[in-house]
Amino acid sequence: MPDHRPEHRFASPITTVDVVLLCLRGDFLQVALLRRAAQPFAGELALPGGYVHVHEDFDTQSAAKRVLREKLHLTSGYFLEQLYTFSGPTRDPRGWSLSVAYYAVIGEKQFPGTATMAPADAVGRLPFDHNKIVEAAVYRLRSKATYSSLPAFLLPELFTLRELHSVYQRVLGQTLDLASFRRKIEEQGIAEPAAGKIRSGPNRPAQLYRLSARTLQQFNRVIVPMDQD
Amino acid sequence: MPDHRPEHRFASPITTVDVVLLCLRGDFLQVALLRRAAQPFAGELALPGGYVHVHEDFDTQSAAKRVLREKLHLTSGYFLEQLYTFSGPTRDPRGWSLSVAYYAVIGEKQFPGTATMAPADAVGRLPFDHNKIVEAAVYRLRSKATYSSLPAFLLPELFTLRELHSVYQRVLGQTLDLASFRRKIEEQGIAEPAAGKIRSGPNRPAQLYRLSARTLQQFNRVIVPMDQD
DNA sequence: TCAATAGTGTCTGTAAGACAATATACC
DNA sequence: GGTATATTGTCTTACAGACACTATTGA
Repeated sequence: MPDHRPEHRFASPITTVDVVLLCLRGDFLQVALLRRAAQPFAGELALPGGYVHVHEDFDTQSAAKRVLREKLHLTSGYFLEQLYTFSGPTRDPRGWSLSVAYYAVIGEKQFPGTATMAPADAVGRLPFDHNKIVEAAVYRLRSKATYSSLPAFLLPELFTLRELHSVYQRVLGQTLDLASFRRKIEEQGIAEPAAGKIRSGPNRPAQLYRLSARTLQQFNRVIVPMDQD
Repeated sequence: MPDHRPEHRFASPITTVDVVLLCLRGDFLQVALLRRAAQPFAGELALPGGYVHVHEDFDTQSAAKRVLREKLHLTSGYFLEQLYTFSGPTRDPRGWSLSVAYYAVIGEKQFPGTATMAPADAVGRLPFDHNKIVEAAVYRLRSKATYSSLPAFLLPELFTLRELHSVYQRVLGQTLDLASFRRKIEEQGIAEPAAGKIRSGPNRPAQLYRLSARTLQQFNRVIVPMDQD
């Protein structure tokens, strides 16, 4: 395809997006991988990704959402945020390339069945620089766990305080005092009781909670708004 | 330039880098702007930036450093970090474009004389989405000020604790207890006394400090290492 | 000795961790 | 009542802010 833009004297790099979709199963963070259909690295497991379609995508975030929709049949119910842009002449055998990496966080139940689930901390050797991208995503999620309610997106919309507590502990890999945790969640208004709803078991039922409107808003207050439609 | 890559079926966007160079003058954060030489928006003040040169740049970070070197004659002594990647069909009149934005932090004394200095919080109307980029950079710097020693890069290599304290206050726009500040800096080993060095004045001289090796390392421990050469 | 800034010590309130105590369900 | 988990209360400790105090220089 010839280039008709007069000022555009420099070759553009290959431009793609890659998505690190994370969920929590048992004690371990898991990443979604797909077997590549096309060259290069056809047949190998890699992060879901694809070219930015300039005639179709509104921006790279839309491209990431399109990848999740087309390749994993995921249309909603996830948290999505830009992670980092990786670039250079060697990361892709096709030549100088640039990938805008996104990471998404989702509940285990909503994890797409079409994807291979691999433990994020032992994901095996991946093509391109996908190992670096996964590492960056896990690092980001763990960092945000220490000061935000991001880990709540690893749960369904309604959850008990114990579940939330457990998620934080597993993501951070350390124990947290349950009483302090409760105080923090309630005093800071991070989550709020979902009226009257109770989950039953063989023992005392627990109050169900959902993220407060204020908290949800914080995740839209990021520099570039994150849609969650 | 025809495209010889067989798998490359999709038009690549225009790919550029933009740099938000920040320093502190008086009580206000300042941004470096340059008058654009080329179309579009020739003659207007805008962020320093340019095309990614795939035959020359090792990655977008190198491209950002090249921009600082070629356009602002800055070769070292700054902190540089990737900020966010902005993209879309409307941000550049030439068409669908993608800009990997970086921000750099530097001492007032090292601010390049060739650049126009504009107050970051009232920078005027800039072309492209450069207002959004500046806003994101300032937001990032302020955020990092609350939990890291990034604001120290707004000072020269050696500084007094009072200067550091003052920088934090100006960046955060709030007062901080000086005694607590000292405790924190010393107990957490953020900065350390530079042996025997004293800056004199008309009163008791102050101990000079520099960032500790540990702190400097933290800024290299970012996902993609930040060189400071 | 004074002025001016540098640096330290002490008190206090807040919040988190440890952990005991109580509550509420099903059997 | 027994068992299991949910939730609350209390004690203690760590730390940040407030603020008073001491230190060190030049004039």
